[in-house]
Amino acid sequence: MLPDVVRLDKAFDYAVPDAWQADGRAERLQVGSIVRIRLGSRRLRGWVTEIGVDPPPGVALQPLAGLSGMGPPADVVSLARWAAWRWAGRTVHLLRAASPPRVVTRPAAAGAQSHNQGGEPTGRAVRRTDPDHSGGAVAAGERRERERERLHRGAADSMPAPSSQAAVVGDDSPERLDSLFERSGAVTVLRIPPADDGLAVARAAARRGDALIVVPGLGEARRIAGALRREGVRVALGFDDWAVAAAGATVVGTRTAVWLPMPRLAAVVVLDEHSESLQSEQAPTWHAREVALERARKAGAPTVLVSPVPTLEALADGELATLDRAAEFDGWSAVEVLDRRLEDPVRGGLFAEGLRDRLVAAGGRVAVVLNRKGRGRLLACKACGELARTSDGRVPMRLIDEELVAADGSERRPVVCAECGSTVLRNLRMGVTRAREELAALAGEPVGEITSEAGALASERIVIGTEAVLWRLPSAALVVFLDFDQELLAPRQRASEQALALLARGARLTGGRRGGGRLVVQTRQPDHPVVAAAARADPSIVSTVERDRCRTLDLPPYGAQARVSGPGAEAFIEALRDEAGTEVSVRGPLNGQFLLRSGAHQPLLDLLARTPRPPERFRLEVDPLRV
DNA sequence: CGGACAAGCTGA
DNA sequence: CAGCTTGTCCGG
Repeated sequence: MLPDVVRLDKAFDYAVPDAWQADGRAERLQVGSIVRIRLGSRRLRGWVTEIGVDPPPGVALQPLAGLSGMGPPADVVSLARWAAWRWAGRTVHLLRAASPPRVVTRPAAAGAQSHNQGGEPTGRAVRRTDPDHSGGAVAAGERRERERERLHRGAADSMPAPSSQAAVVGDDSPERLDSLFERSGAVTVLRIPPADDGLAVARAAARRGDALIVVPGLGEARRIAGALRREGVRVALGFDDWAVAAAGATVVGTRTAVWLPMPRLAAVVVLDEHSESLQSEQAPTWHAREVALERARKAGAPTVLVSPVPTLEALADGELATLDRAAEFDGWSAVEVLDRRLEDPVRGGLFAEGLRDRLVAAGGRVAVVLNRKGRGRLLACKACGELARTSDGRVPMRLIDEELVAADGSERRPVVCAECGSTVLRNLRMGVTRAREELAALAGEPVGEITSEAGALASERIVIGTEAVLWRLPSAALVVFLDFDQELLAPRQRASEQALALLARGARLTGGRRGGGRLVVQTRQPDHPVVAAAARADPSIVSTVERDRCRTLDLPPYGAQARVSGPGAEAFIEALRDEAGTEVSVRGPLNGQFLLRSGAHQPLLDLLARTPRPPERFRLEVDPLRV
């Protein structure tokens, strides 16, 4: 058995007391069971990892001190072991993640579901603060219809041909979706438009049998669980229903749901597989998509990874399938690009020419996004408006000691605009609060503010905030990205992918073209692939570019990387260096952090596993999302 | 990890 | 040499 002590990380053998045979406890004792033991002078809990082992010679076995209850079943214990290797963490962390929050002595009998049954009926899920839904639904519908007609007449809004081929599923009719789950062990990446909530895919999975349905947020989990339950599906919703899952059910939940017991796993679905909330932010930084895939692989269950903007990881794992072109196009929003280079560069503030008209014409709620938190400041030429960035255009440059220096240190040059040669640059940064005042003046009406901190939902028609507005508002007719260059030039390996995900989120908020939804993107890079991909409703434009880049540079998912930080980082790297060989490269320290890179996961992970850990604490993140 | 125990240092 | 710190080892 493995004691629940992280730093111990060692298994011990115990004897099953004779009395347990008589009272039935021996029968309930299984791999994964949670037991109590004495270790030295301590009383600890732990998990059974093996039964029927030969004790090492010369060791007098202690008896188990107690049986606490059910724990993760054997297949999940082995999954936890795999994940400990895959993310270079301790098995204990993952077994904790897989254990019931309260003692469970037996699986829940059929029908005996816990408190949170039913979920939220869709009718009640609509927030009353949304003016579009607080009554006048007919008027809103008409407004949208008019808007839609206007958009369809617009020449810029005709449907372009797709940029690459994928298997086309066609519509999301039950028959078509069922076909995705027919081959055991098959992995499909299903690209659906942002406005599609994926419920139809979840249904198809549940028709197959007990399905594991992973979603990014609790809200989505409740909604999908509620919908399935109303259709008569036996559903376990998250860890509160651990005992229900153990008896056999379709499991719906956030990332932790991948650790629930599923005795008859028949299908796996990950909705919004691009979402960053599917990865644990604490080490071990396990990713629910990858854990779900491994679990499905071991169980031979078909898997469908669903997203409007599939990640390179997903595309490397499975076959891409799309809905037909019209359906996908319809589920994205109309995108309007306001090119900030065209403005009077001397006067130019936060708002492009013409934004005011869009705000007034929106005919419903407007969400204005201004991402500012923890971002480096961008500089633009005062004369021509060109951004200060490296010669390849990827990395923004900042002013350090009278010199332009790339954010990643890769390039430096004198303070001269690359476009027009001017030597006068302007700072583009402005905070949300001031932006709100200026926006209110521009629009001629009050503007609300939403931040990630809890607070009342703004009641104003126009609302501004960080990207939190995209998560807090229930819907919007128009979403404006005031400073999309902050996203496009973010100093991260996967900035493009994440920027497109943000546009997809905005499109979802508007309900897509078919609901008259619109996005306005203010940028100095109107031809950027991310902008083109959203405008043409064709995410392949970005994934093709990004795939080639990551392949060339050996970045995930085509290579592996790990970040080591904290007080013990140096000692750990020291211990690792001798064995690193040629397959794993070590970079750093940079700001106290080291970056380990390898062309594949195996050499890096095996190296991490066999390197002894120093006593000082350090943080080890395998495949961190933001590098 | 945390306890046990040994070895090393200090002060009277 | 008691009293305390520091290091190493071990648990089943």
